[in-house]
Amino acid sequence: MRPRPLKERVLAVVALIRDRRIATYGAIGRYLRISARQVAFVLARLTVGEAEIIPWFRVVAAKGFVSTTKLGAVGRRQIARLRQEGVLVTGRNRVAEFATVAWGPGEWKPVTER
DNA sequence: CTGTTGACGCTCT
DNA sequence: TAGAGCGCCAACA
Repeated sequence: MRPRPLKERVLAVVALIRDRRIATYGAIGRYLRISARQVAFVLARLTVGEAEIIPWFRVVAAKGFVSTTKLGAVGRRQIARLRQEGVLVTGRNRVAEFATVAWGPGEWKPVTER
């Protein structure tokens, strides 16, 4: 067992999300056996350096809504990054075709098999 | 030690 | 469609 910091484990999983795909806070939380709030809390405290190497923008709320939009600049940055890699975001801040681009169960195939 | 605070999610009105 | 209420639990003052 490796009692690594919660932050470290969350970032490791977020880093697994492939290009043009997204994941929800809840899905990541269930994978790590923590609540969705904890995932959100970690991402909310990312440093500038971490934000550059971690695809935090591929993490959205349940149903595919971009929940950072209420934060103004951060929300616009997330939508911009998503669109840059071809993920369509509608005017209601929702990821189009959410069901098909969402990272689903069984797709977590990290290199760290064990 | 206690209380507050959330990039959330689900259920019930 | 919108809102309220609650669970969640690490981090922080």
